[in-house]
Amino acid sequence: LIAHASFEEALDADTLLISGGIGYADAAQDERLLAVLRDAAGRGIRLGSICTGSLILAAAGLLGGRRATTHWAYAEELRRRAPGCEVEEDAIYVRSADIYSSAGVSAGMDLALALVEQDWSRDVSLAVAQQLVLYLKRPGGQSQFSRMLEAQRNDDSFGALQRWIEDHVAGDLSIAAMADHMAMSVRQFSRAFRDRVHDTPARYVERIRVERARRSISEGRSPLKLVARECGFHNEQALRRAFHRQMGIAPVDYRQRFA
DNA sequence: AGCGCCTACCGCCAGC
DNA sequence: AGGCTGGCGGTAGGCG
Repeated sequence: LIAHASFEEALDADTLLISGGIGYADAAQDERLLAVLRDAAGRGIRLGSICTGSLILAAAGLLGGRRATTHWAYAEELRRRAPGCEVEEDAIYVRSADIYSSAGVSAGMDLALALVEQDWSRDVSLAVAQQLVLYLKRPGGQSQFSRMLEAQRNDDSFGALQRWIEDHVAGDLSIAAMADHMAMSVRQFSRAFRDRVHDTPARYVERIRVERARRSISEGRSPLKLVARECGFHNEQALRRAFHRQMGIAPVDYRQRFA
């Protein structure tokens, strides 16, 4: 909105997503913008915020009496600036009537996909997520978001296994354990897994675990040792090595960028 | 940084 | 014959 300054056009939209990030504080003082947001809300336009975008909605006085979330590091600030707003800092995204808000940056993608699912269908949402996976995989092959991993799940018995893996990240996910769970021989399991999931069992499990850790690291403040345990790494060192292998950056540095 | 150990992966092959 | 299955063992690479 600020970049294009075509506020009138914005009022024709069905949905307005308010991004946060650098400059959010200035935006929160832009009376013209805030007036547009109030106008939009009055017209029943669906509003959503990403990260610190919630503070802009708060400045427009739209969060009173509602539930909302934001990046965890700004939860306190949101509480101060949005009296009467119930801030749910652990949520990925929150819907309160026609106003949505989401946590840190990647949570915005979850919110967007949820809106697509609501407007269209789960199938369309998953198809979009699948496209994003293909797109985001290319530059460095690093970006992985949980909703997108979900989109990669199969619809056969291996889809159920993938779900099981996600529900048991902290448990024993050795090849032997997974083969056993699928009632298959180790050899046959490895072969079938590769064919259906297009990845080797161990590499896939590590991807899931690192993704879980990534989310926890960027949107929470648990010590790494705890994150490691919750995500199925034997110790902090194992988490660090796997994380660096996949993300090309150390967990602490990653957290720093989001702090 | 390095080293021995262990797991995962996969080609190979025999059996069904 | 040809496909599926599963055990074996060499190799690579991660882990402690």
